[in-house]
Amino acid sequence: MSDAYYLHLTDRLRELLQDPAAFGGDRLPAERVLAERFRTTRVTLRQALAQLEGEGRIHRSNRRGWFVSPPPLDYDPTRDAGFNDYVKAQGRQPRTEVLLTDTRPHRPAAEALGLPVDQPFHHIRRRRFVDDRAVLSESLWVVPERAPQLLEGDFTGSLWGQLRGRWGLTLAHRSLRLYSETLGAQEAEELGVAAGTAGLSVRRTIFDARRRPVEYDEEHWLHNALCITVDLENTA
Amino acid sequence: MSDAYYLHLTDRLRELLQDPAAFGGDRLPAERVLAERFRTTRVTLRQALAQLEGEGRIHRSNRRGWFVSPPPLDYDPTRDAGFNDYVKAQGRQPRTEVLLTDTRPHRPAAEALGLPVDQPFHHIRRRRFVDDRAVLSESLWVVPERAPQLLEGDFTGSLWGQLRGRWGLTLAHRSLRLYSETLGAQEAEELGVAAGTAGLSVRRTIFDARRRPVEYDEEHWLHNALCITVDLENTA
DNA sequence: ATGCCTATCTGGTATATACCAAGAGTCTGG
DNA sequence: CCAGACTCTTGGTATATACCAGATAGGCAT
Repeated sequence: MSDAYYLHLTDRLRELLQDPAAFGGDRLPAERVLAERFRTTRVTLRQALAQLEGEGRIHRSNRRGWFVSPPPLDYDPTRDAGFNDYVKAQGRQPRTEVLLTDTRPHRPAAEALGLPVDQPFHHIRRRRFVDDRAVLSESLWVVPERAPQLLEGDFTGSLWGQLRGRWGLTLAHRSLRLYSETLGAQEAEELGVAAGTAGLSVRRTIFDARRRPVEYDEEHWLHNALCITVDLENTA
Repeated sequence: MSDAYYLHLTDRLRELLQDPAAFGGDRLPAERVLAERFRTTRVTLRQALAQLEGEGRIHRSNRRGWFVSPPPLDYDPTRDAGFNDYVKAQGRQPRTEVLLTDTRPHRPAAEALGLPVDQPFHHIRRRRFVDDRAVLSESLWVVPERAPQLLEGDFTGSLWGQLRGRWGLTLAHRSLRLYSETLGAQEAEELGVAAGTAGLSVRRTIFDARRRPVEYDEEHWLHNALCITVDLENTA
């Protein structure tokens, strides 16, 4: 079973990764260098790297190289704490880039919220970083009636905070959907990884206290950048 | 970008997979056959297959072959509906195998539940199938004081159902943790896949209404066999 | 200083080939 | 009829090698 050489390789690399100084930084040596050092081919070496990637110990940036991964981010998709807040709370450095805002119909959002397919939405697409690594690409579609001048604001912060603060909305009913996926071309590019990289998709559908549709969003995370945690009281 | 041949291959195979009759069944032709049919090498072909595997369209059974995957199972880890019930509710065929039961201390369970490390637990390990495909390997550790004669029962059904029915427990406080992982040797073998296959780990810690520790469990799913859904009311 | 270009580094994709080990079915001798 | 051995098929692992394309950094020209 574990007599496969690439698994030994995986083990040895895993050990090296324990020691922060082993590679003199966050970056791993080039594949060709590692392959030579371990007296094997790049093909086999890459198998070992892929294994460690699956374990969340290392990650790659498209054609730039391999890097040791920081511990995953704890994330509770049922709470509406802002990204910036919970990233900071874990001693990490958050950053947000707004890629696009517009107002258009969007079929999946309409379907999820039970609205006609030609219903327009305020749409925000953004990319979020932890410690300067892009880990999340997300799109949000907000029902304009709930938040009329939404697009005039600033979106590097918490959208839910604004919905509560500026429009007094309570995000009462939510439905979540988590699914293991492979990143599409666009998300992959935004996150600086190769298309087809493993990701985790989170979709949320939100209604207010009066059961009016408020928002639909899709998040695409690098699959090992986060650990989902949920705390529940008495849902029985 | 998409001028990579293996991506074209992926597309063509994806199309074929739409048509249930394309391969005359749930099983794909052997890699060597497919490679020849598409005039490429097994190496490249396997890249395309791995891609489709990541997308959840096909899966493999260790050294047996590739199979087209059924749609993922919807699963709400916050509800305590039994596995059998919700699998049946989705028109699929559930099955459960009990692999092991014993009573022993278990450090992770003790830590999660806030008990001393030498605290013994009733331990159940089982494997669960959907439509005869093993998709889940799970271990449960129950605090013996909460459910004294637990191990004398039958465990192919819902454990939580028993905890409620036989001991009147309410599972009031739960904490969930979801993490994308690679399956270890034991889980992989139980699920009939190669070690290192992508998986999804679900850990649950449960306390009763009086905040007494009740149970800790670890689930290891084939990563694309399920779609996690959660519905929440008013957690704000 | 600035902007462009180019050489070079990196990972990404691909071919061709070989052998190993577990699964599955078959054949055979009791 | 059945257990056990054998064989064939399948995916799993590995070597060796080549070329492509994006990322990067250094140098040159403006």
